[in-house]
Amino acid sequence: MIKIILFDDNRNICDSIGLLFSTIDDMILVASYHNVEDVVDKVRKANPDVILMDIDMSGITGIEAVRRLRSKNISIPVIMLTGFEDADKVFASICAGANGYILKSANMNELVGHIKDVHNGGAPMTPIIARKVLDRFVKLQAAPHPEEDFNLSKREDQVLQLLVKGKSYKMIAEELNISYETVHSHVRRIYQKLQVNSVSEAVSKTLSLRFWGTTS
Amino acid sequence: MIKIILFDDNRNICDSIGLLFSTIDDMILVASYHNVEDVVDKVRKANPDVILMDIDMSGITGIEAVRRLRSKNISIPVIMLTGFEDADKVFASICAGANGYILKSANMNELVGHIKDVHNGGAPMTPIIARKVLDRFVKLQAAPHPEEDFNLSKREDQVLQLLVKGKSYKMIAEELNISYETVHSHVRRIYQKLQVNSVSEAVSKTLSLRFWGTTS
DNA sequence: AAATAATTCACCATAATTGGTGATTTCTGT
DNA sequence: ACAGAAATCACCAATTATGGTGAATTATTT
Repeated sequence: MIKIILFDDNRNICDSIGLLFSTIDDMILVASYHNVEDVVDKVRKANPDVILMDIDMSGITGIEAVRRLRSKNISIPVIMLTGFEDADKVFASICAGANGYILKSANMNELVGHIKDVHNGGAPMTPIIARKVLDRFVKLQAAPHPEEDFNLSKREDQVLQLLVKGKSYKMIAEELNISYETVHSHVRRIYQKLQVNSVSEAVSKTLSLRFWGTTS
Repeated sequence: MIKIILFDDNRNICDSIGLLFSTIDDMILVASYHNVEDVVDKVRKANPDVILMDIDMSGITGIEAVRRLRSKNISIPVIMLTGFEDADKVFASICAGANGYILKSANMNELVGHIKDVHNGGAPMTPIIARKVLDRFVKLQAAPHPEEDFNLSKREDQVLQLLVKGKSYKMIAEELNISYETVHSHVRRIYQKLQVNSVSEAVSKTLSLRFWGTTS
């Protein structure tokens, strides 16, 4: 038997969800609230297996509620009910520690499946939401080479990549089969182009760019 | 009518998927291949609406195939067929630009739904895969300090953060109001704990960890 | 063919980092 | 109160990095 608690300030939603669970054998709605005042206490008292949470309530939002639960080390899975697919709110929920993201408009049969999913450690979400998450994920991962951004030559880029790996001038010289002084030359020009004056700055700038697409 | 092309080196899978589409009215399997040689040409010729791609084939992998398609600006949605839920391969696929991620073991009815999903711009994935993506997503946003991972003390972490910013020992000493030699001491212990022996390595390790959640 | 950029190398001097050893004081948990 | 960790500082020696200047050779582009 999966115990469920619901937070949603829309009475209609609450009613229809209540109705739903009355027809499901292995799930039970143990409590439902129209706001998230004292959410931590309420959840502790009800001790549910899954929490359904409206993403956007008047007063304290569902996002903030999740944050509060997680900050108290309450790791009960939370499914966010999104009124429409608001990407920013979903991302905020993800960072707050919510588990699943579904549309209120989703039909109720799906909701039952989603509850089983989070109960099994999954993160159910609609494909459109997933697409948005992936788009942002890819943006974060995309690793632009500084070559393009700073007009580094091929060789300069090679040297920079080795500096990033923590190699010394001497090691780079060996690896590229050029003299120490040539490495020195390349590094000088790299520093000029990157507007830095130490390896650490160069590495930092390179990796920051690679990771976040910006150096600021 | 949704035109579908399949790449999978497992003959059984190919057969069962072929069988599936013969029973679906509005979908048609226009071609299927057991490898991804000349994937770009094959896709251009078949001009499908959706591509089904085994994530891990002998020779050129499905991941590489997606990369090649995307590099030629072919943006036809791709659903990756994952043998088991290998997180790293899924992440690689995401970065390569694939759209959906489903288990080969998923029953075929689901596959039909997933094809409709990607065809509508969504990114269908199993809840478990979604969970893993979200976990990594949160890690990216949360930028963990290496303090926890390497047992750095408070002061050591401060020093490391300044090294990451490209500061010299002297600058760090000024900023923290301690002597140059103290900075030197901290750096020594940091190197020992991070198992490195230069700033660039330390910076690299720190930023890699911050971003990927791993240093390998 | 000429101009420009890229790659290569060298010498010099100064500054910064790295590693070793040792030691004192302050903080923290028991 | 005591043990152990954290933070502080110092001296020494060797290595490495940085910045300046200059220059030759090879590619690339116009």
